[in-house]
Amino acid sequence: MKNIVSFKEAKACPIQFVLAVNDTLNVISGKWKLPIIGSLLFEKKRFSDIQRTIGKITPRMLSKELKDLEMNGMVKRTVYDTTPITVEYELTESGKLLSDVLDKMLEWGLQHRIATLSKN
Amino acid sequence: MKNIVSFKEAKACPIQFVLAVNDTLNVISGKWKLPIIGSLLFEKKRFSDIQRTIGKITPRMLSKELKDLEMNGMVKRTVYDTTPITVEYELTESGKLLSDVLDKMLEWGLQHRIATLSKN
DNA sequence: TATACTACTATACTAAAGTATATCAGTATA
DNA sequence: TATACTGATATACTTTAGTATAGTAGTATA
Repeated sequence: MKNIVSFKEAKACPIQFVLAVNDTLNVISGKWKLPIIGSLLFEKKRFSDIQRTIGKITPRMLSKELKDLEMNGMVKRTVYDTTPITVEYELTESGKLLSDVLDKMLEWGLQHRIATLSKN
Repeated sequence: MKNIVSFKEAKACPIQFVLAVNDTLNVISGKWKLPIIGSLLFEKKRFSDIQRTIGKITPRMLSKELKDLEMNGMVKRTVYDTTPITVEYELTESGKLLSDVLDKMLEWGLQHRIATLSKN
């Protein structure tokens, strides 16, 4: 069982800090998590919609990654009793909040590219 | 060659957004990158110091990951002509700025844990 | 009757990531 | 002469991640 740590505590202890940041990293790591989250950021989608927007992902991986994301509280899965059956995937509130993190990552990534380019 | 994209452009196009965020993610992904960066956040260290503070990392992995981080402009490597030779590793300016991203990840991770715990 | 749609699952494989263990060169100390 | 220190590298292995390809159930349409 994980113990709950405050921001202050995590910042003060390098080991706690790395562990806590790693929890977030694990939610978005792997080849397909980010494309899936990205495709759900602006609208909920069905299985085949996500597959179409991402393109080269296999149904096996999409299914597996969606399960992971659901288990981690990032994605909500809703089954509709239509014929044929339809299933909708959407980001949870917490999942939507991840965009703040992604924006920061984007911002840093862009400045980092400029910083490293100027060194060559 | 990667094309340079502004924050606005990346935010406007989901594909560019995912690609740019992924650049950042690649810099910190893998089992050991975060522990290494964490151990260098507050002070420069030598190879064996990093190995000691992380504990169970093998020299093969530490060597490989430090090379990756150096290539990505995250870490600066300085060799001192002592006997025996000493080598110091420190974060670059850009590497230090990553702590802003890590703080955001920490913040989100903590709120996410609370959000998902309350759902059970 | 054959085909297509939905959202997947099964099996077998390849590729990437990480581990374990031993070893290197050069110098200094016991 | 043997041992230890520095910062690694070499080889072989296991484990995890991802791919390829085919197939499932239930219903609807041509």
